[in-house]
Amino acid sequence: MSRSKTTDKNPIPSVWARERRRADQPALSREAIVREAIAMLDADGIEALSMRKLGARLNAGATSLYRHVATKDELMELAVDEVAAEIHVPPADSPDWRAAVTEAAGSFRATALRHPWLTLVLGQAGLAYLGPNYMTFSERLAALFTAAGFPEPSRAIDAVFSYVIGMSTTEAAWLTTVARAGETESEFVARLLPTARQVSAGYDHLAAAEATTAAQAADPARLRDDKFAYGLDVVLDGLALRLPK
Amino acid sequence: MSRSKTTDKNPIPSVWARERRRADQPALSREAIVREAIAMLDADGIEALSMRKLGARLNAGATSLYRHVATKDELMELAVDEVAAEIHVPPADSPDWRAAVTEAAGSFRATALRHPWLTLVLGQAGLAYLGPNYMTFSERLAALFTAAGFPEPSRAIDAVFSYVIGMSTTEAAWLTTVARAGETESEFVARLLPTARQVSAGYDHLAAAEATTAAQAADPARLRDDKFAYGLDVVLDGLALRLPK
DNA sequence: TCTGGTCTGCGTACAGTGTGCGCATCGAAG
DNA sequence: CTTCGATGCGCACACTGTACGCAGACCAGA
Repeated sequence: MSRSKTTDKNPIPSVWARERRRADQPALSREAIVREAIAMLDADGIEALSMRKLGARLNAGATSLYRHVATKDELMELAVDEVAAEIHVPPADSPDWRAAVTEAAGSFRATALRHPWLTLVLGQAGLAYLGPNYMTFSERLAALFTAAGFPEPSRAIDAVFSYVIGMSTTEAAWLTTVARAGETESEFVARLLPTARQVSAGYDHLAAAEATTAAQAADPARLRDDKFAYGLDVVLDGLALRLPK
Repeated sequence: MSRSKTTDKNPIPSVWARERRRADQPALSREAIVREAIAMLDADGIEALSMRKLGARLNAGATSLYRHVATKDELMELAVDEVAAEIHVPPADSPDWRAAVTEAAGSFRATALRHPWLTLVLGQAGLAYLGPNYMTFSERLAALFTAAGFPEPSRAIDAVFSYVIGMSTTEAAWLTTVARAGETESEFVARLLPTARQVSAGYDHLAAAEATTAAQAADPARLRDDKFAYGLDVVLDGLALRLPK
């Protein structure tokens, strides 16, 4: 009974009191919905996206979205495939396969960090997406590794990108935590450091490892870049051993 | 008004009609709550766990749980740390560091596949957990890699376990999808195969890769084991190059 | 010009969710 | 016996995804 929070609902419907349909707004479309959803996900994180809020941002009711998108999960799949287009994979005839793979891996990581919800959705739904952009991403990778001469390109791809996904997931989670605290990464690290030191006090090796890390904590982003590059080089070295000479 | 779905709510409260408190049930406790939560997560997946259902399984109301656990997120952290105890890391004085690391990696993967929600929560909250079991897991890893002679053990650990986490995340997501379909892995693969073939028809390299995979699709679990082992060997080979001789 | 039919948006409603609050009950301590 | 802190619980609130059916917009054909 007290639930009518909306504007005054005319008791007698009248044509004259009826508002004209907005003609200026370009109308709802799947593309616009996905685009706006990505914007909200980037800005406020994955749990801030609700169909009602998304509808409000498009001057629409929540349930109107369902004319263009079957379900929220489907919307997330569309969003994932949309950002998959941002990942750049060099062409198969690149002269230096290591440089090319490094480029592709870095591009994946950059995309995952620009859209920190990406890895979450991937972890939830797996890579059974089959969206067009994800398909061409995979196809290009396969072309690249085949041209590089790997006898089992899919195994090599899985090795490299499992590493890339694992590292990106961890980094994305970290960045999300930092962002939620509303601080820069350095500030957050500085504030976290005493606690971390205290907690790791009882553990010899952790304390040692943490001391060396803390020394370089002035530029955490740089540290992450280096860490990623180091691990990637490790994987690529291991793969190089499997290239037929 | 029509909301009283519960048992008959006596209009006149009477001492005689009041039920005695159950003395046989061992009462709520943080340990019991976490244990039951893990059981529900394992059985029905992450989105099937709600505080109300969890309470019901413990013969308790939903809000009773909040006497022992501050929030649902905190409960998930406790669950994660609980299963972290299942990961086995060989002692630092193991004679063969590769075998020891392979054992630790395999144990992590097995745990992640036994509890497919683990990687999801890790991806959401990052490794800033600092729970006791997770700490000793990290400590033992650090000890192992230090004893193996790595000059920068934490970088080596990050390289290996980014790979392990990435692969486990993907596998866990896949297994969750399979489980939700209510089929065995082989059945699911068989049913998926025509679609996959059709979708990858327009992509040369994907089609090629898929053909070789499909040939071995009789035993998908074995295939996953091999894939994991292959990538792990790649990473360990790369790391071995960095060991001082 | 009128008539249908299809497409799109929306208001309402339902069955859930996490959790804050205050009361009822308990075992133990004084 | 009284008092007190710990524990469980019913209720309520704000919120979620989405099924359903109605209303207006547009367009094809008569």
